[in-house]
Amino acid sequence: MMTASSAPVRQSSVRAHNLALVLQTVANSADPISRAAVAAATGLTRATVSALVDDLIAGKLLVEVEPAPRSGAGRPAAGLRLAPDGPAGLGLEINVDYRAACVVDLTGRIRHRLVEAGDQRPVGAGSALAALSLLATEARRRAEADGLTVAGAALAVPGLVTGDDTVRIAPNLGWLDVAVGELGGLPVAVDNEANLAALSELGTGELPPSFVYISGEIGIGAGIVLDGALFRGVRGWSGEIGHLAIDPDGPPCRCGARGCLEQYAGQEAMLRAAGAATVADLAAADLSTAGHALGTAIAAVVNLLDVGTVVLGGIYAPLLPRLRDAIGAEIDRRVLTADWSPVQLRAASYGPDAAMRGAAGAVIRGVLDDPAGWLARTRA
Amino acid sequence: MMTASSAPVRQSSVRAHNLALVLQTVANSADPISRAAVAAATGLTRATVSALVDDLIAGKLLVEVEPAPRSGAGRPAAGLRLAPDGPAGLGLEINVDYRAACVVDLTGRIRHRLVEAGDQRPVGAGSALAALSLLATEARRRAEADGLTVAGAALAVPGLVTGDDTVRIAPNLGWLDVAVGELGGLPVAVDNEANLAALSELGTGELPPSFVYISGEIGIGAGIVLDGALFRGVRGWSGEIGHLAIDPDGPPCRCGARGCLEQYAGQEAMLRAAGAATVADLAAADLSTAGHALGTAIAAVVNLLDVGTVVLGGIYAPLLPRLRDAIGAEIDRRVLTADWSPVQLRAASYGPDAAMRGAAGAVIRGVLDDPAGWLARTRA
DNA sequence: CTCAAATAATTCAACCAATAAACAAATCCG
DNA sequence: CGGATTTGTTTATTGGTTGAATTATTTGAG
Repeated sequence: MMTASSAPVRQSSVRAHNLALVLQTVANSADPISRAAVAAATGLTRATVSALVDDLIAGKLLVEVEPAPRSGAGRPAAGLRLAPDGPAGLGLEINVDYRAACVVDLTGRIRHRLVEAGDQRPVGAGSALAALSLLATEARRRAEADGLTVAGAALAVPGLVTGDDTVRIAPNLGWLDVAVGELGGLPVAVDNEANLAALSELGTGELPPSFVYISGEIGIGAGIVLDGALFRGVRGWSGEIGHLAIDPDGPPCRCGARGCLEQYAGQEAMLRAAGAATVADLAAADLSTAGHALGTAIAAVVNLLDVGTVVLGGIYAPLLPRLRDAIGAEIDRRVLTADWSPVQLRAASYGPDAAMRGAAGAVIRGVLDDPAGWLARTRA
Repeated sequence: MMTASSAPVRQSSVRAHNLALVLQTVANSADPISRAAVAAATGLTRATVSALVDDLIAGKLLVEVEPAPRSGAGRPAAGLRLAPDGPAGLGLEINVDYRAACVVDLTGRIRHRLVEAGDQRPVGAGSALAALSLLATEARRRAEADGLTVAGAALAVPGLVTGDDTVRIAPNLGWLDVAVGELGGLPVAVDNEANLAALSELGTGELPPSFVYISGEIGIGAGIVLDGALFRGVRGWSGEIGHLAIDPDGPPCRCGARGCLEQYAGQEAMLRAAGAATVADLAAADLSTAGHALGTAIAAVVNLLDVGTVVLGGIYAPLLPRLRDAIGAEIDRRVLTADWSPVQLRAASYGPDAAMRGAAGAVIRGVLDDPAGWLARTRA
């Protein structure tokens, strides 16, 4: 009921917290940063920072680089940066028409990227996962050939996930209650693609700490980021906006209800309405119906969560210029607070790689959030 | 961007955290609890718990009570309970037709309660607040006569609040940009009534850590509790569900849009639809239109946030038996995950006092969450 | 009635991590 | 070249938890 997260704090937790603090201060700095600057930024002592940095360097999380071009008097600073050859994250994705794997290092750079196109639906969950496991193994092999250590793996799926490793239902893949287990010899954290894509957007550093990412694909999902952390809901099923009711008398939806958002702004509905064959054709179509529906849904999200920024991803990203007016009109009409602080609409920065990149990012974020755990692992 | 809340942790923070941990462990225990049991529950050492408890007793946050009826051998335990005569919270409320104040002690008991009925709209913000300040002073006087120390005050208003002390807009009071400042000689934290009512429900201890409280009054608002903490949104304007779109072609709303929830399930709409004069008359009316609208909105909330419990307060609480079927039908239709884990609908435990009680509760929760801060204040 | 067993709470030395202040290193500038 | 300046390290101190030993208070068995 109360908030003091019922775990005791021992001294070692202090160190764990401060290790994370130092590491993240370095991570958030655009340029290499000195120990002294970290101390100033965090409020810790230079002595403490030095001690912490020693640990982080020994654990291959930070590296010292050439002193930055100097100015003024004084001993030159040694620059600190995230280690490009330390732990890395393995990001995996299975979607309707491809499977993919990538390796992202601590600095956020994609080091390897493997994609296999092909319809995953007829294959079945077992074979699809077996093939993905091979892909994961290959990605891992390449990463280790580079001197990277794969710290973990995460998998993005278009569906509902429970308990971190079971796909409860993925309608568009035809999956039901699929336990993922290990892939490429690593335990895998499974999550919804919209959630992970939201994380990858967060990783750009160009967004406020709270926003909602809307993923437009065959289905429509939302990834909710509050205060810099993904909000998953009680069972991990937050962000299911595809079946928000837009019009109680609207067209029937395969979910059994009527007038769901997907019936107006889902990929298939948009193609049908525009008489278009491919997503590319939509760029020239009239999307006002979809836009108004999407705007109504976004207004609901903003009214409920009071987020100031909405990121549109998936097929919406390239179509945003044509959707913006209709969405904006609904927001202005339906969001009471829009007068005081307008809602920002943005297109996603990453294209189809967003979810996979977010999956890898989730792994490295785990290391960045708990470096002490990583250091303990490496020592063992 | 990252999560390690950019403050360094010094050793004293460890103590502050553990003080809160011990205090809350005692608070969450139904019966008096021994130091040894606290140690077992928290994972701290008995020695540490003893030292922390000494501080908490010295600061009038805990008291030792008679050993509980024993069983078995061994030295009898000294029971610990929250102090009934330590800090107390002053809860204030201004609503359309009354103003009120109450004093709640650490244990959650209402010690004093003052209500003045009367339409607050013609009075204007200034006079209403001045009158409330007198009420607050009187409540505080009575509390201190009991030996209580008023730790702070919070005010519930039916409107949007910014920056903890300014009412941006309260449509039903006719307030616009009202800065509250001090009342009864205390700085006041202002918050939305639905938020505070939600907190009071959380305080019952009978709810899961995540739920949504829906307040049905003239307007409709929601208080969102996630993981035991109120979720306020970026600017504190979360939970504005009164203007969720139910039907794009529905009746026009005073907000400028059409088919808002308030036009179906707001107090005035329900009275009009039922041809009733008072809220009491609704108990016998057909509320299916309101119920379906409410159910549609609740389905949206659940799809978005994945909360498993919805608490209905305000005028909805007594009407829940008549609303339940319609709400449930919409939830079943529109919430994909309802098959796996059904959404619980509950009536609120507290009646009209909920918001005021929650305001007082917010104050004592502040003490419970940061006992170290309170101890520092008392020593000064 | 006395003594062993059991449980509660306190005392005390050890330890861990951060701090503050002094010190060493490396550069700039007059 | 020498003082000023900034970075980074060393060392003694301090705050806070731990673990073991100690004291306190009861039940129950002989």
